Parts: sequence; C-alpha cells; structure tokens
Amino acid sequence: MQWLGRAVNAAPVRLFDTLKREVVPLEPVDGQSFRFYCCGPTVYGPAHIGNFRTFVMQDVLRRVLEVGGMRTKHVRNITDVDDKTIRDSVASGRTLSDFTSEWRDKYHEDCEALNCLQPHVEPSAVEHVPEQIAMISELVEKGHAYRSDDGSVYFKISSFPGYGELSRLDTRELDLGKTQNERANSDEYDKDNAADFVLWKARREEDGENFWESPWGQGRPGWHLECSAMIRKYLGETFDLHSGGEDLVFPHHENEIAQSKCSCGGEFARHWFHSAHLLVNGKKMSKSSGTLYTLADLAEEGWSAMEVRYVLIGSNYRKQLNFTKESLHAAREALGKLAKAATGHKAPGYRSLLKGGNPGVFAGALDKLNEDLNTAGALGEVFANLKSAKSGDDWRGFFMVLAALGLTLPEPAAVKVPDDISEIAAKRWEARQAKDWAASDIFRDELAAKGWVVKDGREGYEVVPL
RNA sequence: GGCGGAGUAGCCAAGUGGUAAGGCGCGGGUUUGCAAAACCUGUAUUCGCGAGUUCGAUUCUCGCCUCCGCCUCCA
Repeated sequence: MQWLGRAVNAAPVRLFDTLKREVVPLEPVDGQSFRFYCCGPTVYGPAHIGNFRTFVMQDVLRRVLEVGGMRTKHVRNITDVDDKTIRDSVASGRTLSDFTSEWRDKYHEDCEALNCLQPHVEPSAVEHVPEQIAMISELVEKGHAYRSDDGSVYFKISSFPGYGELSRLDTRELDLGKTQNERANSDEYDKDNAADFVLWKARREEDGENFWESPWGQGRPGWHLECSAMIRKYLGETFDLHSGGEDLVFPHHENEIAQSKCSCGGEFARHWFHSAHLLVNGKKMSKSSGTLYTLADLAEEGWSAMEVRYVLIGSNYRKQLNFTKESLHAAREALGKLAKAATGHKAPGYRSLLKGGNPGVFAGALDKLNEDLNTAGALGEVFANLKSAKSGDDWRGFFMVLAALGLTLPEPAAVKVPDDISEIAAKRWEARQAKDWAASDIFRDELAAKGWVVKDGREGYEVVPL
C-alpha cells in the first residue's frame, strides 16, 4: 500500500455502496491509489447549487480519503456535446466549443470558490469522439449493438443479462407499453426494443455543423457512452468507484455498466456512490418557482460560496437536503464561531495535513467522517470539543477535520471603512468618553442610516457594515 | 401504477436495544449610560400514529398516516 501518513487511531474509510446496498470499506484495487470517476456537468448554462451538492460531496469523499492517508486518482468529465449543448449553441449562433467553453470556465470558477480540489484528469467528451467510436465498433462486432435504418446505433439490452442490477430493474416495472407508444408516435426512434438506448445518434438537420464521420455515417455519440469511453481511457476496465447524483442511477449508470462490461470486460466500477438531491423550501428546485439558485444568485444576496458549502455538507448525503436562506444564515454564524475559536491558530497547508498525525480531541470528528461521510456528525463533534482544544495536536486535528470537509474560515473582516464613516465613529467615541450620551446616540443613528454599526469594546470600538 | 427515501425541539440536524450530539433561533445572566457585540447559561421525560418482540425501543418487526424524489439524455 502506498500510504501517506495516517491519522493516529483513524478508522478505515467506509462508504455506503449503492450497488451492494451496504456500508463497505474502501481500499484501492491496485493497492496504489484510489481511482474514482465522477459524472461532471453538462456545460450549457451555469451550474446550480443542486449540481454542487453532488460535486461537493464527491470532493469531501476525496478529501476524507486523502486526509486518511490514501492516494487518489480523481477523474471528472465535462459533458460538452449532447442535445442541450448543441441545441443552445446553435440557437445562440455560436460554435459548440465557443459556447461550452464559456460555461466550463464559469463552472471552474464556481468549483474554486467552493474550495473543491481539481480532478487529476478532467476529460472533455468532445475531445474523445474517436475513443467513443472505437467502443461502439466493439459493441457492434460483439453483437451487443446494432445500426438502425437512419444510421443511429443502439445498445441491445437483451444481449446483456446483467442489465438492471444497479437500479434493481428486476424488481422495477418499466412501463414499456407507455414508452413504446410514445416512441412510436414521436417517430424519432427506430429500435428493436423500446428500452434499448442510443450509442450513436445519426446526424439531424437541427444539429448544424456538429457531427462526426463514423462507420455508420455522420452523427454524434450518445450521452451515456461518453463516460464509458473516457473511463476506459483514464481509469481502465476495473476501477474503484463511480459517482454522481442519484438521478443518474437509471438509466445513465445502468447503461454505462452495460456498455463497458460488454465492450471491454473487467469489473468496471467496484463501488457506486450516489448523493441525494437538494430541495429548496421543501420542493424540487425549478426555474419557474425561482428556486434554481446559482452561486452568482446567492452572491448577489451577500452569501459567500463557503457559506453555501457549509450548508451543502450540513446533512447526510444520502438524504434529501432542504436548502433555505435560514440555513445559510446558520452557516454564516457557525463559520464565524469556528473562526473566532481558531483565532491565533494558523491553518497548515492541505498537503502538509496529509502527513497524518494525532488529531487530539478531534479524533472523534474524523471517525465520523470515515464512517460513511457523516459530515453533520463530524461538525457536531467539532463544536462539542471546541472548548477543550488546547494542545498543538488538538489544533492540528481541528484543521484536519476542516480540510477533510473542505471548509476554510472567514478572515476577520478586512472591510475598508470609508473616511466619513470612521470620522463619525471617532466623534461618537469622543462623545462617549465625555459621557455625552445624547450626542453619542445621534452619531450611532447616523452611522446606522449609512449602513454601518459600531461594536464597542473595553479599549476601543470597531465599525462593521450592517 | 412501479421503485426508492424520509418523518427527532420554532428551524436545520446527528445518533443509539438502555433511556436524546451539534448548529441556528429563542429565554435568562454578566457586561453596557441604554443598546449592539462579546462571554456565561437555559432550552425534546421525548424521537409521525397504533400494535408486537424485549427486563427495556426513538432505535427491531408488522400495520397505518403524511411528505419527498425517481420512473422524461435533471447532479
């Protein structure tokens, strides 16, 4: 095992495996590094906080593994060719790459603001079309896929007995009758079986110039296949873990398993990690109800990305999270409390924390994280032990937990106070010294009217924005 | 209709077969000219409802109620 340091007494990291439906220990299959794949964003618009719940939890998983002493190889793709990216780029009169690169860059900015570690590899779907064509060819050759009359290629589900294992399709009841009718009416598909899914989509008028040459004619790869091809290239036929939002279990991940196992064999993903969706005010986010928040939306209201992150890790990843403004406020207060408690203690760099060590009174918090990423439990442990943190080990442990959670503490207000404001504040202080309470109160009201509030201390005062 | 998940104090939320972490909010106190801030402190005899198993259940079993999500190339 290529262990880095390991936290003293740290338990091995265990995680709920969506496929096995139980909490299992995570160990790298190659004994070197834990290799995992995350389904990344489709870059056709700004990512919303629901997307980021998934990405942040994946980031926490990686951090917990690394802080626990394990090496990782993290691959997360960018989906930059699919129905939506093509549709919207054509509509805006821009080239696909020009259009998607704008949103990809914005997404990167958001990831950085949320303190998400960069994946080691971030492959773009559009740059791996040859790999995808090669995989489809194999599937056709092996009898797992067929070309339809219009030049599309479909995966033949009946050729893969294992289909449906991840999503328990055997106990599900696919409403095939309904599906078949819809498809028949839509005149869009030409499949042997209604459940067969597309690997290669034949070129259509509305796709514009977005097509590639293939053995089956001009067209473009199907969405499900992109991930399979990139995984094969960067992680191989058998790797440690695959993750994404819970909505991807079926059909996306189910289809990936079918494609990958049928084309190249191997075990594919040994473990599956899915995070539940985020709700806003108790309901599914939606544009129409105005609850589809982006980081930019929340920043306009004064909320920082770190406050958002705190909310996102505030509850169990397997449960739906109800996001509210009140929870953002609670996050702000909690982060401020942590920052205050840690005053005078400098956070070591992330890499230096990976050397392990004795986490002192915060060992329990790390244990919580190691047991199925219990982020809420870990935060509870942190607060419960905050007052008893004394030694160097204790504070190192404190920062190990924060590093595993990916939290950074707010700097003590580095706000610039305008001259006129500080002048009024100074006058108020003078009045107070002279015990001229009437004048003092007038100055205080004046400051409040301009949006500032004074905090008095024993030796002096501080002016902060309201 | 099928599948999955959830119901714990005003809100968010952890957890366990042995009697409820933590955060926000709120109450009280110290401090303050009064506030704010800060600090101290209090805050669920009870874990949706009803049975059952057990010495004992919030935690296990069964039934019921309510809510949410998925089954449309939405993380």
